[in-house]
Amino acid sequence: MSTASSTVLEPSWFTRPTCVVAADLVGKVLCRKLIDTDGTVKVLRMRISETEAYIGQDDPACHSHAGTRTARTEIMYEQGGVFYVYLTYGVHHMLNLISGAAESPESVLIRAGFLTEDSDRLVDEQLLNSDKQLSHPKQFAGPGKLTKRLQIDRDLYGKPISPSSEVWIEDDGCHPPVSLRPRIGIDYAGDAKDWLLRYIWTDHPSLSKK
DNA sequence: GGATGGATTGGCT
DNA sequence: GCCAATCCATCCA
Repeated sequence: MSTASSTVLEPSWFTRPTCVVAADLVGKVLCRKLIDTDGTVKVLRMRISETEAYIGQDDPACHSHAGTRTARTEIMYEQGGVFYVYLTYGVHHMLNLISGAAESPESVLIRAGFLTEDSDRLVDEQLLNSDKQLSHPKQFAGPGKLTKRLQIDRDLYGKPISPSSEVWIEDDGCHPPVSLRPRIGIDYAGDAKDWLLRYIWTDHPSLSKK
């Protein structure tokens, strides 16, 4: 495990091409600042093990396909470095990071991760106890489970990827092996369902199902 | 104003 | 493997 310094990724890091951002995010640390009921400040750190790229107007699976521009998708047209969160199936919040240039409506979906050892020390006893009831207490294999654990919802929509938003990304020098897979849950998207735009930490146990 | 269905998950057959 | 849960963005009238 890396020990030295972690650096906070600046919003400009996310303005690079979406597929590069999606691949580079595997192994990075998604940080979430939370205030406990007793007023204690905690930071959960979840290392990202799986992402998906949604690459804009020519991607049938992307919300901004064909240049669709609505109240919900408006944020995708921003320059990379802000959050796009939406509710799916009326149940689960999906966490996306807007990537690429302005007017290039692309994003990266965070699909899976696992809490770092650092988080174990910081998590309060109540949360630890609830985690222990899970079969894999530190692994969050699926985008809905991940946002639930990090208490992320649409309040984050449009905010910058920065500690000021209480959600940010750190790089501590971890470079895991990355493999490509087709994306999940987009069978409606024709040929695009087979595009290799899902990036996984090769053979990691915390990956989402399929 | 009404209908439709989804970048998912967990529970039951 | 099947299906309900449960909201709301989006589309159509």
